[in-house]
Amino acid sequence: MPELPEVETTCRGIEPLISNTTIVHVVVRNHSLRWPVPGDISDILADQKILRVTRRAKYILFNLTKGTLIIHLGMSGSLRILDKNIPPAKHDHVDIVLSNSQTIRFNDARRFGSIHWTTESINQHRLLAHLGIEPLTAEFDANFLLEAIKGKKTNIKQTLMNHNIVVGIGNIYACETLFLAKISPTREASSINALEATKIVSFSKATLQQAILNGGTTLKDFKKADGTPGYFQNELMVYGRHGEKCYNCDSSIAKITQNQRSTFYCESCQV
DNA sequence: ACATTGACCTGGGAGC
DNA sequence: TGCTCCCAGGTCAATG
Repeated sequence: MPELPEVETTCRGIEPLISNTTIVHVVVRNHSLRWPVPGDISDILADQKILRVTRRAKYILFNLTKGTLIIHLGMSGSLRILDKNIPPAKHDHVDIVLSNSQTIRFNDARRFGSIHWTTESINQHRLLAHLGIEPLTAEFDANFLLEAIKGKKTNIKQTLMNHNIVVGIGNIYACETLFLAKISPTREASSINALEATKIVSFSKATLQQAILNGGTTLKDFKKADGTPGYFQNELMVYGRHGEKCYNCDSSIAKITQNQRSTFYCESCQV
């Protein structure tokens, strides 16, 4: 479910509520996530203080006294801060119980999310080491993109979603970015010229930032830390709008399949 | 080195 | 109402 804006929304929502609290213990009701939850996670985390909550790609990083707790929300995951006495509901797999009598509750229907512990630098963690650059930094510019797509014969949409290049852009925001840039998702990546690269970069930043301001996109499962949904779904230009009229011309939005994912776009506006 | 495909898992909606 | 089939904000591993 969550792309960069939803993960960022989660981080911003929980950090003020839990920073400088101490973990008392961890309750794991289901170890079987995308990767097994470490069996000794409660022993490891007990008595550690939460210093900061940050984000790298779609990973949430809890900066603790002795290392980093890494959480990925997968497709359907969410984190909420609740009173520890509220009984767990279906798919509430993990509780990180805090000294202030609250709990960080991890819910994930599809269990594609994961929880990791590391004492090494996060750039060295095997799941994070290969990640590309952050889209909302100055490093992500037209020159970088042009260099990255050189010789790439895959389509531009999949390239935007390739997290070895640039992280955080998933299916929704790749579609939205290409609509705003008026570029067809089916274009071969290497065919993108300098002007088009500039548009892709600036519109991807704009749409991600706008989504963060709106608390992310809630299609189904996504909840902010306080349990309320995001609102960016009301501002989507093409995602999920197949058959409806393009906001920019008279044709209707098409839905095609690329690399086993749905793509939504306007065949006449996007060339 | 690159590109494509399968796998993981549950729930909701469409269609019969 | 109930069944089956298809689809879904991700991404790693195996295959070509």
